[in-house]
Order: sequence, then structure tokens, then C-alpha cells
Amino acid sequence: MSSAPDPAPRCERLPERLIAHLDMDAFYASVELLRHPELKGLPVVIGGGRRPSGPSPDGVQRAHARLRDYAGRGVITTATYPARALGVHSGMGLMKAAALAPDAILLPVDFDEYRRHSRLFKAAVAEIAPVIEDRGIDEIYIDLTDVPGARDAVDDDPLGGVRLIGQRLKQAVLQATGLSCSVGITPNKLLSKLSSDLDKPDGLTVLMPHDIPHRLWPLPASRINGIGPKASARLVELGIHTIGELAATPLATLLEAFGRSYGQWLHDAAHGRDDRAVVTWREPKSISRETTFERDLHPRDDRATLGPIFTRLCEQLAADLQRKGYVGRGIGVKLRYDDFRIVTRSLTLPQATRDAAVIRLWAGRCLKTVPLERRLRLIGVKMASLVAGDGSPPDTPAGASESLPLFDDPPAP
DNA sequence: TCTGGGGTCCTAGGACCC
DNA sequence: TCTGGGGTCCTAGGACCC
Repeated sequence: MSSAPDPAPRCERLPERLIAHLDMDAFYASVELLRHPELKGLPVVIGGGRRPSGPSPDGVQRAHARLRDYAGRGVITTATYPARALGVHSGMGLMKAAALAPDAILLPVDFDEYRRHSRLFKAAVAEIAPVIEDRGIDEIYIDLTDVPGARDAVDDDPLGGVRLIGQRLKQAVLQATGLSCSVGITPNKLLSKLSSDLDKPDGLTVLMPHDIPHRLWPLPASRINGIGPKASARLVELGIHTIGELAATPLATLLEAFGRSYGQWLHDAAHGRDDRAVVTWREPKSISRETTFERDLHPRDDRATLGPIFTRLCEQLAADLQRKGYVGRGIGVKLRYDDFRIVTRSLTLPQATRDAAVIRLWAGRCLKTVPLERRLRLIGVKMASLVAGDGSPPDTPAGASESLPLFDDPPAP
């Protein structure tokens, strides 16, 4: 801390790392607006999809389905900004959203089209800055530390170079896709994720450590990536609402309330500390398939319906493993009861597989240990402990595996 | 007629081994 | 008739994220 008055507080040295977070604006909805430009400016939500809406009850065939005509179990995946202004948001049940915005346009999800635009915007960014961490279909982290020009001052602004790169990224995404995005650039991923959200949509926010008190401390603590509903509620119980209040809370208090690991993380996060690297590739840990039924099903009364659904999930899981080039040993099932409780069961196979019939057999054995009195809302199958390959033992002559027993019997209950 | 589907990471107890 | 300590694997559940 210098005791002399600081005439130029912005002129601190640039941080070691410059990390960007780029978030597409209302991604699915914006892709749909490319195809349906006549909907621009209207409240539009994307979601549902399981039950395509038929003609409206009055028999008038409108150009697009309205939210009020929807009946089913879907949730909103994305809403345009005009729709958000009516109080609907992603994750909200469509029936509830229909009560708030009955005239909003409802479009079904088209993942293939979103994935196509996702590839386009990521490729455009990679032309400028190749060190990219995928965070799903519509957002990425980008390490700008070694991008030429990032550390150049422009017109005496030490952050001018980084701002220019931010603008180039946004321009490249717009040119490649016709879509806008919001970018945050800071010394780390945690701060960049917060920053990209500060000026949405179509924003560019560059934020350095000395900005933390006035830009971030007023925000609710729940805006930090990793503080969800449960942790927020617990913080509120402690009288902590904002990031600033969290930063002012003694470490010891957080350790006692949240445990060693999470307590320390909360403390670091509130102070903007995060040294996680931008990771350009991760081996997947698990692959799963699940489905929610159109109506709740009883394990015994609806056996005839349930069985084929379960078998199909296993086949889809096997196909996913095949397509992605993995086998796995950790088979698991997941059930959601009509009261929303979730139970899981899992088993470790003696030998990794991606065979649909084998998956079906062992997933069925998992199911046998689950209480099956209540009606079910959802069923799912998962493969974990993945290994890249096709399941044949490495360094074994072709055909040698045929003499191995495929599987032992499962242990007696 | 509330509340999708696909993931990651963490915790915690028990088995089992040395 | 008292009772180690560390390590790994397995299983179930839960918080959280996009």
C-alpha cells in the first residue's frame, strides 16, 4: 500500500493473465430469430418439444404456436429479452410461463441448428485466440494472455489492446453467425464470468482487480458461479447478501458454516481470487441418457410401457458410447419419483463395455434394488469410469478376448 | 398441469488391503 | 476385552452448472 496519493489509479501493471469469458446472448432464441426474423422484438420462448402443439382450439391456424396453447411437462430453455421482460426465464415450467405470458411465441428446440452455430462462433474465435475452454453450447473461456497486442496500450490506455481484442472477438462472432455475444475480460475465469454478465446483451466489460469493490461488491453473492440456491440461502441466514458482505466475512466464520473446502473457496471467490487454468480438452467422465414420461408411470402397473423405454435408453447410451469412442465399467440408473425424490443405484462391471444388451442387463440389476412402490416421473441410465477405446483389451492378439468370460455373475444380494 | 436433459465435483461411510 | 493408520475402491446422495 502506498501512502502517497495516487494520481493515476488506472495505471497499475497489467495482470499476469488475461482471460475472457464469452457468452452468446439468448443463444437458442437468437438462432431461431435468424430463421424467423418476423419475430424480432416479440416475446419468444424456446422449449417443450415433447408434445408439438396442434392447431389452437378455435381452429385458427396461426403462423406460430402460442405459449397458452401448450400442454405438457416442458420447461423454457431460452427466452428472448422481450419475453424475459414479462417475467419468464429459462428453467421455468412452460405451464407457469403460459400464465405469465400467454401470447408469447413458443418454438421447439432444434439442437442440431444450435450446435451448428456453436461450431461457427467457436471457430471464429479460434482464428483470433486459439486457447479456448468449452463450457457448453453457448459459452467459452479464452486465454488472451499470449494473444499478440493484448498487452499494448492504446492512447495511453493500458487496457486499450485488450479492449480492441474484445471488440475483434465480438465482430468475428457476429460476422460468422449473425449473432451478438457478451464478453468479460479480467485476470481470471471467475471474474470474467461475472463480468460478461454485467452489460448483457452485446456487452464488453474489461475489469481489473481495483474495480472489484465498486463493480462487484454490490452484486448478490448468488451471482458468483458456484453459489447456488442452497448456499445462497445459508448465506442469507448468516446475514450475507452481497459479494461485498461475503468478502467482509471472516474466513473463520465461513469455514465453520461451510466446511474447510467450500468455506475457503467462498472466501477466495468473494475477493476475486481464482487460479484455475483455461483447459482446452477434458476426457469425459460419464455419459448418460434419461427421459421424463408424459405421465407418471407405475413400475408394476405400467411395466409394459416402462420396459421398452428403459431398453431404448440403454440402446441410445450404447450408441453414444460407440459414436464417442468409449467403453465404461460404471453402470448406473436414476429414478425420479412423482414426489421429485431421486434415487440412484450403480454397479461396477468386471469389464468395460458399450454393448447395449450388457448395459440393459446390468442396469436392470441396478433397478432391482430400488423401492418401486411410488409412481415414476423419470428414468435414466448412465455409464461412468469411461475408458477410450472399443473394449478390446490392449496388447492382446485379435480373437484372444473371445476365450474370456464376458461377465461374471453379479454378487448375490 | 409446477419443475428437461446432460454433465462435473464433493462428501461420507464401509470394505478391504498392507 | 483392546483396538494403528494409511490408502484405494465402491456406492449413494447432493449441490451446482449450462
